[in-house]
Amino acid sequence: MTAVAATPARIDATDDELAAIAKALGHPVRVRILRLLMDRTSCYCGEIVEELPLAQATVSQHLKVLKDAGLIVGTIDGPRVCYCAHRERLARLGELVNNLVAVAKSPDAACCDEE
Amino acid sequence: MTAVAATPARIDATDDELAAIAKALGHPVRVRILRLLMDRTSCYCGEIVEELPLAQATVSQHLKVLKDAGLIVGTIDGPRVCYCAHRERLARLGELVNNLVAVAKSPDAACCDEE
DNA sequence: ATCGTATATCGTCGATGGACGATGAGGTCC
DNA sequence: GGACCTCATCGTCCATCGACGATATACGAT
Repeated sequence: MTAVAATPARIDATDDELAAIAKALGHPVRVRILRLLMDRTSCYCGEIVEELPLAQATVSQHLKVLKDAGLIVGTIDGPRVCYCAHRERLARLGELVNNLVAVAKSPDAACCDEE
Repeated sequence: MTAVAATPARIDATDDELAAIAKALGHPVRVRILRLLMDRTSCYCGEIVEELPLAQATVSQHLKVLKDAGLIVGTIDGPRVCYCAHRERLARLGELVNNLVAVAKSPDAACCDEE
């Protein structure tokens, strides 16, 4: 019943940021799309649709998720839309992960050891 | 370090692996839990529950997701269970992300430029 | 203006996720 | 044997996701 009284439990904004980016990456199709954009084999939405066994509406939805997470950028190019991976944003994810891995262990709290 | 050379739209197993780990990290509470375990401020399930404004069942569920993704390991210690972060597994995520960022651009497919 | 193309959005549906209380499966102690 | 304590699991509820077809929007071409 005791609420989170004592420590503020470190409401770290980076936790939410990391979770948000990770959530956007948490679907195989979106990883595939991102890799396609990284390879620069495809840019336009229609090209991406052709690469995937999914309907156009579904692909567009995944693109929206990636765009909302800042992982890709869409540029209107005449009748089509060209998508580009936002490499800095993706590198930011690696940065956040590495930061998390690099957390120092408290020497006194070793209640169990990793293998 | 050119990873991929003229391989279009490959069904990469690492895509699924990356997506699976990212999905497990795709919730703020789970990132928080992971950070707690990294800091070694808490190890036992009960301690983690006290740090979070969530019911014990909910925390246990999040722990299961992290465990299924291989990000943490649970060890039975008498009546309690001690959880530890699996640093190698988390580092694997950073590795997969860095690998994704490092994909070389195809010089002929520049349909739009990033800033 | 009309047509065709390219993309986004809407509405719907089934599946999954996240929260909880209640219960169950173990362990420790007397 | 009890009476605890710790944690996992079950069942339920509501919200969100992921997929789709249908439709709307925007644009270039005729």
